[in-house]
Amino acid sequence: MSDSPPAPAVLGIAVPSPLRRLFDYRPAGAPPAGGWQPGLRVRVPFGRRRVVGVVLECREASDLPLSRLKPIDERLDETPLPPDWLWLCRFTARYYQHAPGDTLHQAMPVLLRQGRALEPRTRERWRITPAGRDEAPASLTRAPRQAELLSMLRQHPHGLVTQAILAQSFTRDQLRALAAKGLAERHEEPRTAGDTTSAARLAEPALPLNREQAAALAALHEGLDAFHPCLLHGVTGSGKTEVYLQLIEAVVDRGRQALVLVPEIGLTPQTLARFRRRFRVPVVALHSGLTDHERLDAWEAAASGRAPIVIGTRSAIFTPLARPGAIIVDEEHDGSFKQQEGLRYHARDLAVARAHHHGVPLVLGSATPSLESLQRALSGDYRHLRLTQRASRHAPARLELVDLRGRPRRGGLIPPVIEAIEATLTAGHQVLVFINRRGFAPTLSCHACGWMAECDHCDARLTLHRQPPLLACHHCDRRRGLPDACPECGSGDLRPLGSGTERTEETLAERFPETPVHRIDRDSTRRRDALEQTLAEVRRGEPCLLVGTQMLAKGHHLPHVTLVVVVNADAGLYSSDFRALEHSAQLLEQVAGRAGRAAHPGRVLVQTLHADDPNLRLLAARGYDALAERLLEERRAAALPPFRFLALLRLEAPAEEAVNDLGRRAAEALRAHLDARGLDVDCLGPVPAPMERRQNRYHLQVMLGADRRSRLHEAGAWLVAWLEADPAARRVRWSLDIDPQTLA
DNA sequence: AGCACGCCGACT
DNA sequence: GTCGGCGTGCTC
Repeated sequence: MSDSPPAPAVLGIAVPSPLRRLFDYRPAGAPPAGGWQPGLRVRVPFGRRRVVGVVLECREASDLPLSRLKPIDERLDETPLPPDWLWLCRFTARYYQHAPGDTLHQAMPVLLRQGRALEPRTRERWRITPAGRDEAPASLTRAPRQAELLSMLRQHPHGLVTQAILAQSFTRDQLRALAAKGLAERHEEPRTAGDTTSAARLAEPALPLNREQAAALAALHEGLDAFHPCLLHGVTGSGKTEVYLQLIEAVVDRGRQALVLVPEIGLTPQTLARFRRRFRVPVVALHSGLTDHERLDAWEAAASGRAPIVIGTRSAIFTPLARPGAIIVDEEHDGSFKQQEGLRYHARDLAVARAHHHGVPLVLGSATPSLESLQRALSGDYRHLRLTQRASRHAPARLELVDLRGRPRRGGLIPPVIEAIEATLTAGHQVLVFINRRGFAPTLSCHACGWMAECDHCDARLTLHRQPPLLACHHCDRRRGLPDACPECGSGDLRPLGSGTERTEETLAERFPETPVHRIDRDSTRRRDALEQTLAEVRRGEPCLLVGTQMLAKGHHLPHVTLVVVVNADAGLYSSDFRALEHSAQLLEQVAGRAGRAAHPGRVLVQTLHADDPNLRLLAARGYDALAERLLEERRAAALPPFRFLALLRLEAPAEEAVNDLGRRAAEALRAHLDARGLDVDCLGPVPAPMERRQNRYHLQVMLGADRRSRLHEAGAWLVAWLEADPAARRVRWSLDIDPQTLA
């Protein structure tokens, strides 16, 4: 027994609370063998309740007199939570100016938050003992079930998992009885046995690489032992995934772990199946369907190093790794990597920080990289690895702009487009119609007086739905029945205005009665596997029409689609959000990537009211990369990201005056502080948020901008401290969004 | 955020 | 007479 180090006088503990500080406690009870250290969980009294906190500091003194400190109730861990995880949480809390306790809490599996022990999870098995094997004891004549259980165990000399035994309607009591008689025994085996030493790790051979893929892989191999950020910039169908798979193979071969982040809708059964087919080692997938126990298992397997490959969505960035070897972010431009409430972190940016901290390669993959990542690749901060060849050898489909002006529309489509659809169906192919609005029509309008259906709780139009018939607000959960007459003028002449997925579906079904029409949007795919079922049907290849929203734009392979129609490309063209055009262009390029993946080249018809728009024309003529370079020049000229750093203070409350007053005072106070300190930070606002009233709450924002991240950080920290100290701020919900992705 | 305390209205 | 509305104050 070695002496443990003397206990510190004070433990600085992060407790689950939005308060941006630690709370000091006195250690109590036996210290762990390794002494008190950051990362140990404790149960502490906090206010009138008991919470699970994490030790972050071990000190000899506190700002409070020691007599005022409460002792901890209980120490929950013998060894600290993983150091890499702790580092990431502390980095995240600092970078996003978020409360440390809340950050740690969110980054932990639910069971750990509740105080559950973190131990290697095992699987309980029962097997027969030599005594049980040799004789059929007379003592069991009065216990027929035990005798049956014994004979079952006899047939399985290596033992059976408890679950399997219980499934045969035996009970734990019967097992315990056999054990007490020395006829059976219990043993444990690890649940996920990752064999990371075997050389034969591939279950399926790697695919041959083309020259570009091989060059990209070679470049990645050069930097396996250092932080080595790369943008894998490859057109749809150029085989990025194969490059990931072969990089992972190299990482696993070296006994290290790979962490793969994918967008929310990217973790499909097919993607997962592809990873699992390729490798013989376990692939741990973190998806929304896991139980709390499974999540803890996965966490433990990753933290212990037994899981060589971990794949998951945004929150998977917080998975601890014992032997990190590489981090991969697929579709790095995807918006779902940014959490849009509470702790507003960006998993891609945390992936960069984490890879840097570990000194491991980082791969950001995309056909349409974010301007942030593209700029870093162009400037040489990231290695720019390009894949330009499609496996199908077809040139990617070109966008053809279709001028909507002065043309009659049916279900949002003009006659020449409908003719193109007809021709494609006649040729035996499939058509995808992409429309960014759910419902039947964006609103209901009175033809007599011009009234439009609006939400009582938001500054938004109500969307007209047909199945079931109602008016719904897409910003809150409000629904209303259809009015018989105009509430303003009493006219009965109410008409749908514009088209959504339902109306386009209806129009196409009328026009092409022989052809199946599948609608794919949030309403039609509410049932769990409805999307997969429809897509399986579509993949059979019979001519059909697909009408859908964004859901259809990403990831799914639709090899028989040779015509893609974009009903309206104008949403992002003249938006107040400076990123809207970038996101629109990414979406259009992704949609275009759906066309002509099989034997036939594809067409993409893009309907627009702004066929002369220079940005749209550039995208159509020369593709995303060309437009992205122009947008980067515009961003540079306008001093916007990635050439400037932004933070957005969002304020929101039911009382308009409270929001306005706090916003004004906060901005004034900040400006005074910036002036006094001579800080080179801009403060704009307060201005109403794009949709001022949402769910009957008023939204206001103040924008901070700086050329240097450290300055922005300093200003943000000061502002947060000011708000925390202001009594009126408690009646307003506020948050500071560092690197906001959208200004809405 | 929780969770208490505290002081004013319509109900068993 | 009490249940309960949410203002305000605190959490080592």
